[in-house]
Amino acid sequence: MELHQLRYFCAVAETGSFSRAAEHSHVSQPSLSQQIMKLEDELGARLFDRLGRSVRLTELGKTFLPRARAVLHELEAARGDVAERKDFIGGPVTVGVIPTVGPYFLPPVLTSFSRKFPQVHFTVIEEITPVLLDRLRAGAIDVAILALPIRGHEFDAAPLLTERLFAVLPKNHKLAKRKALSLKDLRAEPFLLLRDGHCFRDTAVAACDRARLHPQVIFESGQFSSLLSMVGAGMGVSIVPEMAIEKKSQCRYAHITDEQAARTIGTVVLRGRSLTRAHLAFLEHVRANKKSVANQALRIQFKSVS
Amino acid sequence: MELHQLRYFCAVAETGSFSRAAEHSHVSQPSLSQQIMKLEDELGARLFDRLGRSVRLTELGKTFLPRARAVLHELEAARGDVAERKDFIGGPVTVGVIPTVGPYFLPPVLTSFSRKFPQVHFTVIEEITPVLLDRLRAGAIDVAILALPIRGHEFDAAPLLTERLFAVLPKNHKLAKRKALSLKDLRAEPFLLLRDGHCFRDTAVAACDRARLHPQVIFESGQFSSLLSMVGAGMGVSIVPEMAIEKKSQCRYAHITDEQAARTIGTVVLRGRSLTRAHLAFLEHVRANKKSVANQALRIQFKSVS
DNA sequence: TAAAAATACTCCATAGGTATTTTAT
DNA sequence: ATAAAATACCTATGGAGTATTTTTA
Repeated sequence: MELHQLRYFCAVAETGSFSRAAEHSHVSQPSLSQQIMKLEDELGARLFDRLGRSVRLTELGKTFLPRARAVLHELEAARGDVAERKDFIGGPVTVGVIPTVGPYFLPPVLTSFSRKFPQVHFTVIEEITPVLLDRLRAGAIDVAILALPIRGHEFDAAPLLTERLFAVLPKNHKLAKRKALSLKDLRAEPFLLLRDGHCFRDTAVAACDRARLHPQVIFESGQFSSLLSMVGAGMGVSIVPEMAIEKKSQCRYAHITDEQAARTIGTVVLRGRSLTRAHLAFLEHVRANKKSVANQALRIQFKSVS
Repeated sequence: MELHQLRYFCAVAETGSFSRAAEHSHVSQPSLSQQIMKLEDELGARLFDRLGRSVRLTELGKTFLPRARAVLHELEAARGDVAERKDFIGGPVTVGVIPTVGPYFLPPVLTSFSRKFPQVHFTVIEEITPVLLDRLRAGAIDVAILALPIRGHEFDAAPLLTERLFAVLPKNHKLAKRKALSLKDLRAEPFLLLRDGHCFRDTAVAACDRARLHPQVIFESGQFSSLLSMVGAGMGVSIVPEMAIEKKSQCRYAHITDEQAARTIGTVVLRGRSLTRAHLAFLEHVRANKKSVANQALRIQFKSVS
């Protein structure tokens, strides 16, 4: 049983004639006749009574007609559904983000995107980098935003923005007035850093290594805001990326002038994975709005140090 | 878009692999791959992400899967429906019958048939022969039961039973004791006959013609029972077929011995018109039960004349 | 290297076409 | 005589096969 046979059958039922049905279906009458006969053979029963010049549905044909139409209708529904969704920006988008980016970067981007495309429904998963990469591989996450570079050539990574690192000092610290300093200047200080596993921990430690600095870590946390509070309370100093700066804290921030004292944030998707219009629109939106996010961070920084 | 493409698509979605889907569908992997690609081309979008060794549905593929299944499901439903109805004895049967047969022949046949096949629903149409033939042509009647022969080679007619004609006489008539007589014996009698249009009117008149008898018709009706009542009241004589004999009437019946003083009842269907199992079962049943109907009429006759 | 999908080609089954016959009006 | 469906025969599209390459884990 083939779709064109069902179409021919419906055409004959509707026109009451093989010839007219053939014309209507843009095939020759013998071709159509053959296909109808083939259909009848397969079903093991006649669908039409050939009464000389006129053709009429048999009792069985009458019951088959709505069923054939149902098949063709479902087919059109399927085709139409695809055509519609293909150009539709909406549906689920799952974004994975590392904890040291999520709360700073995502809120403004998501809100402005959702205003533009309210049909898109986000799920945000905040995990450390290796977990995010696993989720990407499994298809549980569509797009990840994390610190580059990453290892794994099955991914497509694109840098989004590079931000400088800042030293965080209590406001009454002797270096608190400095707008910039070298990591070496912090040699004597007790350090507050992120917990192991968070990629910014590695970033900070790597920067210290390069400066031949082996920080004495007296406090660890999973989030920057805790570090800032502790620094504000005078427990020691810390290193944070630009976007983690909070103007309201009791802290002072100084740009770290060391080479490579920076981190790059980028988007990562699984290579070969097809992206919906919503995914693409989101990636584009993130790219277009990275400046404003960065500027927002800068503005905060300028206010806090001035 | 073709059905086998939808089947292949579902197979890949279910097995998560082109190779396994091909094996499962009993085609080669390249063939299946090509058909999936063709389907994707037609839809204008990818349905699967080919991620190296594994294959996964795209977001669009996820929405297309239930739609494809719906099409295939409808198809199976259509196929199953036909297979079921093909062997099912039931549904509508429309029987056409002439008024001079209907009330005598049909009741016992229909009741016994309905006991055997309660799923069959009858519609009985009682009309004169030319109307019945038109209705057969139009497909409004499936099977007709009427007096043969008929004109019109687009029909298939089959004789069912031939019945003798009987003279109907008032019980105090001088010929009332006769078990048989010739039409010539009725030369002097006033006649009561069916109205024009009823085929038995023609049968009776034709028999009279052959006997060189030109009856004086003083009463006409559309049904035999009226004629019998009038004859019983002594208005005159009549001619009826065997099955119209009523034992309870005030009449006496005499077998008419003239040559060809008989009528043949038969079934008629439109040639080429396909018949359902119910139609065929009904025709068979009518054929099998004609004897009992005829005997029933005979028994009545013997009681009334003895 | 092994396993899976894609590519390249070959083949043939069959849908579809043309010409004609059959059938019924 | 005409109109419609069936039949006969031919053509060619495209589905399916085999062999091979590419890709990735």
